[in-house]
Amino acid sequence: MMNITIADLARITGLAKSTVSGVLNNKSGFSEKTRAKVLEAAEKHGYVPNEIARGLTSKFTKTIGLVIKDITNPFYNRITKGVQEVANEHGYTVFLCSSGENHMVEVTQVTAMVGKRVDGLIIAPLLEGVDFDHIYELKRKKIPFTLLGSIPGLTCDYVQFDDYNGSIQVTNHLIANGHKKIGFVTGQRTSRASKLRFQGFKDAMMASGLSLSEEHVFHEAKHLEDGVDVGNQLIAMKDRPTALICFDDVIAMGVIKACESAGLKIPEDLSLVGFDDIELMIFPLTSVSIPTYDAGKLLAKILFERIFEEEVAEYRQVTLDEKLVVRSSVKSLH
Amino acid sequence: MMNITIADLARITGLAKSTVSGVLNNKSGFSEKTRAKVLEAAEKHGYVPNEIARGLTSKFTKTIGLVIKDITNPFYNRITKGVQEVANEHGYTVFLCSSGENHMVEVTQVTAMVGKRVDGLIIAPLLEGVDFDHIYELKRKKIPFTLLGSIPGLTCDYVQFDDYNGSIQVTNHLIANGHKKIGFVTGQRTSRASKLRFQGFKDAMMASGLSLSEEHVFHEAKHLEDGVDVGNQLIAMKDRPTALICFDDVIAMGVIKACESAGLKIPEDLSLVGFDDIELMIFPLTSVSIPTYDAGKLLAKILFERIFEEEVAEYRQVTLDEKLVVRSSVKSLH
DNA sequence: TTGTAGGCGTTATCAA
DNA sequence: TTGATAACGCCTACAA
Repeated sequence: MMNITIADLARITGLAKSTVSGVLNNKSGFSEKTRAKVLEAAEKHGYVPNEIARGLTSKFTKTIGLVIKDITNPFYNRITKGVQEVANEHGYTVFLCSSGENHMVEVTQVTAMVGKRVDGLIIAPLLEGVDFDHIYELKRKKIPFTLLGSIPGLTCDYVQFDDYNGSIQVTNHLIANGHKKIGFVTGQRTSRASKLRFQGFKDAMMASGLSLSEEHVFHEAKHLEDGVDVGNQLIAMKDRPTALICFDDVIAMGVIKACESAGLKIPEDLSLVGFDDIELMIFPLTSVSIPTYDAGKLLAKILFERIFEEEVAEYRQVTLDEKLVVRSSVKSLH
Repeated sequence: MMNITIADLARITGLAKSTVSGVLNNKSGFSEKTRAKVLEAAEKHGYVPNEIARGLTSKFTKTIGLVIKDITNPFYNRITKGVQEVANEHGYTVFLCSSGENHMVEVTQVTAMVGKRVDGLIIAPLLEGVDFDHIYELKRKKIPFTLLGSIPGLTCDYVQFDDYNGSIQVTNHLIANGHKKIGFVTGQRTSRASKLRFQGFKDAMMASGLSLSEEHVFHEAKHLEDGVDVGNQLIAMKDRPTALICFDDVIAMGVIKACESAGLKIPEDLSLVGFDDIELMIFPLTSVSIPTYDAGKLLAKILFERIFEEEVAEYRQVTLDEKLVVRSSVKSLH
């Protein structure tokens, strides 16, 4: 069961622990003979340095933590992919926690990662209706972290998307196509993104003198199934909106699924748009593209700068643009 | 920067390190007064035990590693979700490595995880055309691990899918619907699943006295884009197959995408089937369903049994069934 | 060029 | 009921 240690190697080669350690760490000042002897023994016995013992002394565990909401969602797995790649480039391993939108899991896992002395954390926190004690604690402990999204009043590194503007863009696109009765499907209550998108939507409507009816807004959609529900409600509705904005493409997929099986045509009978512009979408859905993969890489890049920095640099606070990608899920009413 | 330690707590409370440690670990035999003093101090200073130091003594790091090929693929992120959930139930944290089908990354990351003394590993290894030294090394070191898929000649815990039979099922389904010219899109060369599915396909064809033409098999599709390529080739083809079996649903999506934009109708002009039965699929694709989420949970369950077991138990070797889900992407030629 | 000693934060053992 | 000490595996000084 036991992994071989430096002490074992020392015993085997008849050298001192420090000598073995020195050779293994490529320090200079050892004879070729000792060097060879150590390396050979290490190789032969499959020695893998105990990083965790090493981490005790050396300040770095070469590990970062990543906390997201749902690994199953393309939005988050693209971010994960970006983070992972940059981490690998730095020789780092990443702890993954998919909180499933459960705040307690998020807190527990962050604490566990702190316990495991990660060198830094990337967190896509639940941003609404929860407390941020675990995040503040990170700052207090001076543990490097960077956030996806910002927390009002917390000065730290973060990357966020301009959800408000993205939402204004789609909404205006619909309005420009003559839509007046526009519905909206919000995401999780704990999602800042959802709040901003909804706000952008309302503001854009208002700015065009359009009003929205309460029946046309659907709340708290999370999974594809919720989208199907919304679709079914829509189908059963007498006074249907002519267009619907979905919190994300996954929800939109659900709506499409429901509509297709009910014979409701998109965009003929209903115009539909979403957010994320996910790849796994064969339907020509007009969507707001979000640079998730790039964001993942950027989050990691910023985190590593913070981890390796000598003097405390300015906090990096980046807002990434969202871009409307027009396809053919919106009907022109003109 | 520094996290508070037990020694700090000892100094603060005026107690001995061992006393503090004892209280913190809920050992019996301490006065209520000491107990309270320690707990209060710990709380006040936000003490988080250094798991990595703890791991030095206690044999367990409460960490497992998970190595998959592509976190972006629904197949793997469902598995990841299952693993994650079971790990969390046990209070474990999981290291994630998405190798990107790169064998060197897989080997490097496994080694890194071993270095970090994970209590166990779940690996979905590249299974064809590569060496398994890193896996054998695990066994030699008696580090618990469970595999997704089996390695011939290696006795270990594993969970695998019956890809061969799944493939036979779809192929026969197509044949039963009167298809004779059936094409096939293989996955990565390093994928055992791909090999088995292809073999199942060929055997089923053979068993029905059907032959396959080389032009109708497309190799090494990996991403959605590759599916699009295949679709485009198909469109340009004179002697097109009447049906196409794709290595997975993502590839099938690509084919659908290509066909839709070229005006080729499915199933009217081409019957199409895939594997995985992914959720994010609005097209009514007939597909071979694979219990990925359950497999993830099972993999983790088996791993934890192995980690916590007292005596060495039998190796668990499970083959999970694949099940054909018929929708409407196959046209009946009768 | 190599060896000895001490420390990192924790737990376990044994003594007080 | 509490405290001192060693040990886990490694690294860094410093001494030989």
